[in-house]
Amino acid sequence: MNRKSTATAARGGTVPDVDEAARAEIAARAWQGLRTLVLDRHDRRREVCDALGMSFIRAKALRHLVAGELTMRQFAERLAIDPPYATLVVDDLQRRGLVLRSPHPSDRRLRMVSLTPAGTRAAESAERILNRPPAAVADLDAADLAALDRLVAKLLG
Amino acid sequence: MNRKSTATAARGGTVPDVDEAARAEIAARAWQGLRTLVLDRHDRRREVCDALGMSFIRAKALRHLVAGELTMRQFAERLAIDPPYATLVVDDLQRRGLVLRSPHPSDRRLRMVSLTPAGTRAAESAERILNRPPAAVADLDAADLAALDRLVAKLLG
DNA sequence: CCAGATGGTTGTACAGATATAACATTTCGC
DNA sequence: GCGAAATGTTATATCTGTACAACCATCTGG
Repeated sequence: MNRKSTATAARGGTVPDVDEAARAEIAARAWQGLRTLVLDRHDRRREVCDALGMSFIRAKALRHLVAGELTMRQFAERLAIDPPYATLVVDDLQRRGLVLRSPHPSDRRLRMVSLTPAGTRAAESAERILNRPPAAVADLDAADLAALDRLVAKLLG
Repeated sequence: MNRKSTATAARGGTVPDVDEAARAEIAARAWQGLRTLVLDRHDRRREVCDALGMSFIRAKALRHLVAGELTMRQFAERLAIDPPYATLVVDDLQRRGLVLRSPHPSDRRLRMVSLTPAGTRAAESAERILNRPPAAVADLDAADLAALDRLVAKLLG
């Protein structure tokens, strides 16, 4: 099924395939649990939309601009939307006074999108809601919390 | 900010607030990492939609029916959609031959929605895609995997 | 039996998202 | 300079999802 098990089988390994299967099962269960945790138990998207009074993709847009200004094209790619829709989203955010378009100093084809102070505040508000750990995580004891932190860091590479 | 820190402060605890703040910071970082992992790095919704040729809510509908048949109302509640839209979704899935409506034996107001064999296969296909652990998880060594499994179980209560 | 509650459907309206083609402007390689 | 490519916008169409009002059938409690 995967590299490791075939290699083991190929050299007539002493470790039976059962272990590999058990590992896969644990991995599947853990992953499924992580999905349940993030997507079912503690999905805060609705809360963010209500708090900011905008669709989730607009909130996501603001959050992606916190790191710095982007060209329209980069903006569209980051949000996995196509350029025409990016124009609509930025139009809307601009009407709300949350972002502004400015010309690129050297390439006059490009338009840089950046956050206004109000946009920055809105983005931070969204981050605060999304990143607030659920009680289950916050209430872990110090050892478990450290273990989780280490594992997450490892998983993110 | 939370029960523990106030209690500590109240009895003039020897443990300084800094520890509580550090804990909160670790929890926030871990939670943020979990969100990144599930939502940004390994979001398989698109893949499921492409594989099944339907919108994600329809795939979600099929998955919720695997456990057994539901009334239209239960179905709508499980998917967090309103009854009229539930009708549209079931209509569509029925046209595709993936679900069927049958009368309730005793209450003739109710209509039970259940999976057809084809619907069951589609639902299982979706589960397989969604629950396939990403390489980062599958490649953890046995100890880390066990630790993750234990933590996830704990977090899910 | 009758009034009210429940379950499901139909219809309508609208916001959100996605895809495509067409267009003007600007840049860049030749 | 000129044609090709890149960038952003406009327009159009379609699909998806959300919300609300109205309706019919059925059940429940009196």
